Amino acid sequence: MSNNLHDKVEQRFQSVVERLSAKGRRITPQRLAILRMLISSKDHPSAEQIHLGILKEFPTTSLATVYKTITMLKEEGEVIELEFSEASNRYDGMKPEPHPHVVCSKCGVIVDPETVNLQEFMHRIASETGFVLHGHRLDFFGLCPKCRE
Amino acid sequence: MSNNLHDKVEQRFQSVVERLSAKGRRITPQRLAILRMLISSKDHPSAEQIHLGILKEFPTTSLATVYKTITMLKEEGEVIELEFSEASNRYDGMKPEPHPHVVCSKCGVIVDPETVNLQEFMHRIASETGFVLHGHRLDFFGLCPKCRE
DNA sequence: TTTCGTGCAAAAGCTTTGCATTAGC
DNA sequence: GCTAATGCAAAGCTTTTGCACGAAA
Repeated sequence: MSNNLHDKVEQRFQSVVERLSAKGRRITPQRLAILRMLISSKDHPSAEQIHLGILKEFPTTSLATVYKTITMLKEEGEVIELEFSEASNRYDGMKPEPHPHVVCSKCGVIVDPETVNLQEFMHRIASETGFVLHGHRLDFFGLCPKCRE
Repeated sequence: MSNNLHDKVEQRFQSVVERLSAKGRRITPQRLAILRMLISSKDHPSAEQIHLGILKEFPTTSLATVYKTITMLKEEGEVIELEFSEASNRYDGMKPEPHPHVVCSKCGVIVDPETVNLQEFMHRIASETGFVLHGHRLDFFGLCPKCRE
């Protein structure tokens, strides 16, 4: 059912709020709204997109608060950041562990392909370079079906 | 021999200069110096590091020229850019096609592991998402041997 | 009541741009 | 001689910070 996704979102939302609360983070309306957007958006929004979305509900929310909240959520491991230097960074609060992304070079849409197993690579590269690895970023760039006309 | 690497650098340097020239790009002392740094650095320098390196030889070179030259070299496909939003972007002129990088989260050193084959992933993901893929970025993050104390 | 979060404005940092000057070709 | 590249300063953008005010616990 289509309720499946909604239930999943709601479940994650509740559990994140509990963890934040347990760690002494204050629960504010702005934080709840930002968190909800981050968890329910499957399109990897930017800080500004989140801000615009929040303004409908809380018209006085500042962009600074959005950034501060995202920073806090990154610290808590509830959100991951996809860095872009030419464009705004994008955020994933649905699946906050490193995973592959497919990015359209034209419209900027970001989708999650089915998980690709990188464990083998991680191990091989760790032993080869002497690094202790604790994360990765794998992005594929191309044109999405819509942008191919 | 240690001349092996030097020869390779020199060979690539010459061939890039030829291609630029053939495409009507003007060959200036600044461009040659920037290109040489980009090709001979195996440590993936930032624009500012390149600028500092160039200043010894050409003390009046501006940072703007460095950026403009890098942009031109990206257009020509002779350099790839590794984007970081928190820090400066880093550049690879030695191997200007997408490939994995291993990034130290502490000191920022970037090394190239032996090539990992991603073709299988690319094909699987292309057919799964409907994207036409033309590049990728794969970064592993961790601590380099030195930064582990 | 105490402390943390919010919101405004200003700052910071990297990169780009406008424009006059210089130099390739 | 034409045109593109350089170099300086200023602008542009995203993100961060300082600080006074307000709200959570």
